[in-house]
Amino acid sequence: MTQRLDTILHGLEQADQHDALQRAIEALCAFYGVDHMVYHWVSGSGEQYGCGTYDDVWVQHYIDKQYLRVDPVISGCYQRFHPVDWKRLDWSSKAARAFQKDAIAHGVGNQGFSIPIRGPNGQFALFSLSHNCTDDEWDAFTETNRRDLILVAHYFNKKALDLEPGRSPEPSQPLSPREIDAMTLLAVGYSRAQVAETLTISEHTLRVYIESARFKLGALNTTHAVARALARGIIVV
Amino acid sequence: MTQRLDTILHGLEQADQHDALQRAIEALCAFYGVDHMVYHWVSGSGEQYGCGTYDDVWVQHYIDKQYLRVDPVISGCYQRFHPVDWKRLDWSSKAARAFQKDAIAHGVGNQGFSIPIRGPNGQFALFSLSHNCTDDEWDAFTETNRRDLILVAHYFNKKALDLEPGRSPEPSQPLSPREIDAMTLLAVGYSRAQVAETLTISEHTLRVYIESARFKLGALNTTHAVARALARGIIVV
DNA sequence: TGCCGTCTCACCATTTTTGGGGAGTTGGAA
DNA sequence: TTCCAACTCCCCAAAAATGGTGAGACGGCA
Repeated sequence: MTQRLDTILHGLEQADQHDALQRAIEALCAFYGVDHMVYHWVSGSGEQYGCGTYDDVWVQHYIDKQYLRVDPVISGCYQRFHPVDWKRLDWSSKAARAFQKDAIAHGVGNQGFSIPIRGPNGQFALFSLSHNCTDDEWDAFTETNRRDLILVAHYFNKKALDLEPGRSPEPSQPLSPREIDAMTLLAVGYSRAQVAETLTISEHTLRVYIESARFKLGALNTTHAVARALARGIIVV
Repeated sequence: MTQRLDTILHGLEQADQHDALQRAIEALCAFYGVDHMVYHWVSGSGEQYGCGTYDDVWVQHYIDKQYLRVDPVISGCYQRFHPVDWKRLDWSSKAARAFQKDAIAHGVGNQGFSIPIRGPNGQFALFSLSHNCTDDEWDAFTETNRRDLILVAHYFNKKALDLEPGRSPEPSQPLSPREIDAMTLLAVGYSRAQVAETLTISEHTLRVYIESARFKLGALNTTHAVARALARGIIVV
């Protein structure tokens, strides 16, 4: 079994096109005997890239309805490091339940398991499995295969990064220490006046930092700059 | 061999204290027969947390000298997703070579291998191995064990996050769809006027959304609200 | 030595955002 | 039915942010 996984991972490493990723995920799906498997890269400005076994209709529906904004799998994984069973996510909001119903109606299984993956420059992706079965069966399956799946997710993301270099945000010029200070304090809610006072510099000086940070980040305004700095992991709140 | 790894990972999952992590890393080091292994969490504000088999003198020296800013392993891994051999990093700067010399003088091996790890909220950590041997020996070793080591790194980081819950964001009231739209558009750089136009609502209405989102997120101003929404995964940019 | 990036400070006018009010509709939940 | 949350709209004045332009000092690097 582990031997087989090695073979699959090795094959994945050889993949040189999007098509190869798609074939690999279909092979994996069959190998593990689950209904669906999907790799979903959530990239900047709500653009998405991925491959998997979901019905095209569902994928398009997901995009059209902007379910990205509602999907508890996305927000739940975004806040987690370790893989998570969909049962353990927060489905309490009305929008989430409506989404869930819609998903099941489109062939997504009642069970699910997702692995968050993060790369440089704030890259974020998910590797998800979905299936129709009982809770006990699903728990047993995920317990057994979790480690292998983490590796699979890692290699899928590696390949996706290799094959789609344009999708990751251009690595921006690094910010200077003062610029990072400024961005960080703005991100925790300080006004410009407070930031200037905290850094014991004049507000005029502070403005220079903010502007230069904005320029380096290619941001249109302060809020945008802070959002980009956060998304790229340049600052941490 | 794989059986042994499972046992070690399982033991790691049971760890409930920093000490247990330290013992686990020592056991792993002995298991793989490498000179050093270290888990190193690099937090945003320059604080550091970790465990490993490096000499305490070297660790303190590293901190005192602020080698964090010079270390090519740090900057190299920060820009990569996949594990990397230290030989493949950029050691060309003068500071980097001085650092390397100092490191070897303090018992760090001539070979090294590091795995970048990223968690929520821009968390970043490294899992590194260091050894004294020839290039060929090291290449063979890393080739053989890379996948296992990725998993080990993952589980170390999971434990570190569990044991140091310093930055798990408190859950807040969910935002309404319109509030999410507003926050998202602000995060991608739109001005209030543009957001209002995009959502085809009056700017006054938009303000109500922003204010209520700010209230729900406990934010002091719009930038803060967007930063929190991003950090909590409520919006994705 | 000269260049470059960082850090520091200043003034102007304009645009944008914010904080304080109030008010009507809809659709789902109790 | 009643209530509440979400959605929509409006006014006014104060506070904050922005855009443009300019300049001196320091340290590292070639």
